[in-house]
Amino acid sequence: MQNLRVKEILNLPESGIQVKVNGWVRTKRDSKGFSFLEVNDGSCIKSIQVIVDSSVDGYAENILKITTGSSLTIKGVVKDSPGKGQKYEIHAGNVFIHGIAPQEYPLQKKHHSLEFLREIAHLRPRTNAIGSVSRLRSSLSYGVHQFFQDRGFYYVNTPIITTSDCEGAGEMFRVTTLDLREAPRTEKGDIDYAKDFFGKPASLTVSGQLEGEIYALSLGNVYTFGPTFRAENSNTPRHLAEFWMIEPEMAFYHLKEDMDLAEEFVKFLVKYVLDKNSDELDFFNARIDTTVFSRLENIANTSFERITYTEAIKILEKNNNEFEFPVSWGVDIQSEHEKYLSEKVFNKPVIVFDYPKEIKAFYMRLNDDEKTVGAMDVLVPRIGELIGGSEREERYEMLSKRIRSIGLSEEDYWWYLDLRKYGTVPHAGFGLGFERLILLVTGLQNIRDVIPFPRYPGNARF
RNA sequence: UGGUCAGUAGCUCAGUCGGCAGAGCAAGUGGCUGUUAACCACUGGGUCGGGGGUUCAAGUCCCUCCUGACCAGCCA
Repeated sequence: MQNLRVKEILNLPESGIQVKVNGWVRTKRDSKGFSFLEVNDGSCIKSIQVIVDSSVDGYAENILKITTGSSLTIKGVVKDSPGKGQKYEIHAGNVFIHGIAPQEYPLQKKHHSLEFLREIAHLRPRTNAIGSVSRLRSSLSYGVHQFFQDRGFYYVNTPIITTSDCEGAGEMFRVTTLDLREAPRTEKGDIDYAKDFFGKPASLTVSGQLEGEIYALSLGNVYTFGPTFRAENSNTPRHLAEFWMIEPEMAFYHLKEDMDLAEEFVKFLVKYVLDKNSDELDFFNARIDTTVFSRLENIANTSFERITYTEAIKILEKNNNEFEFPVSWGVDIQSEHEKYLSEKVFNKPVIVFDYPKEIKAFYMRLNDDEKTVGAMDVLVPRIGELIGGSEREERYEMLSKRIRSIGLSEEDYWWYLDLRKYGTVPHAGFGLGFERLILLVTGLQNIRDVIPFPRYPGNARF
């Protein structure tokens, strides 16, 4: 007898074989003389209907006591189902109960709010919504590796713990083994980090980019895909304190090629899920957001708009009366403007590039106008910023001047400057927020629903 | 962190002008020979987020704290 997953049973070419299937009961319906069990094993969104006749061993004592959430192993024969909405069903010969779920089991056979499910993150992957997100997330992870591996990129594991104090991408979580109540002090009274585990202040990484550059300038094209930490007090449906970021870094790439790769990457991943995860997308399109398919088809099949920051500001200035915060050249583009550009003006992804140097990071390459840098953001409808990237400043003197001018210390960046000192080359890269991509693909509204265990201010449960 | 809105049964919610605490689903019991968010009948289930105040009387009005959602900022 074959031990099959529900997904495999539903894909069988024909009925008639004996199978063993394991799973959890979604719902049970009793009739006179038999029961219907809806069993889901997480292998796919669909459940399999199991018919248990009262002649099965232990029917009255055990089967009738099965509740929603109970875990079972069923042995039976696959038959064509006369019922609606399913190809096959299983006529049970034997049902083994691993565990009954008592009446307080919180998942009922009804709609639950996503807010409620966040309170029970240990049980929520058993639901259609979170189960589908989980399968889709796994699939997309594989797609990310496939995209880069197929193109000769090497996967680099950049450090989680870093002593680069000012990577310039936000507040950092401190990593220490010092006793916070009795931390050693220097003569001046400051905390003496020389006595800490790493001998200097250490934090969780806010980006693998700087280390990614090291490997790009050795291996050519590389990418990272790992957890990233920001200690910002952000309370929005688009931010997490711990999230997963994909950061490719390419030697001998200029900004144009960087944008080309970003566009190709997003399109590849969108096509990937359209191809591999149609069951999950069907669910999201039906239950979460009816525009999922049209949006994904649109992204997969149209060229992204590309405009300079200066052009973007011109467009926005014409419509300044529509904004809470009017724009002018030199100000940062805010989320209402991002959405206006990608949703109202172009209705597709937009890449904005060549930003004023004052509002971008120190490592971005200064353009010949000496006012803008080779930065680019990919803005998508509904989400806003999905990708942020740039061509890196590869000229030693320019970079060193820039580091000094914003008050950073060249000594802290000695190895970063060394990359420009010894055989420098033009290079570029970008960062894509993995959870934001999943928001885009699923149509879900809150980033806390697309990561298994969300971390945000005041919350690191489970 | 600031602004807005919300918190009532296990879940989703209603509760009018301040006047007996409600519904659907879930749970329990019984019924039903093919159901599929099964159906029918009955039963149990409440710190109305916490604390304080106004009032003869507060789920309802006032103050305060907590929690959540949304908008904004930080960004991916």
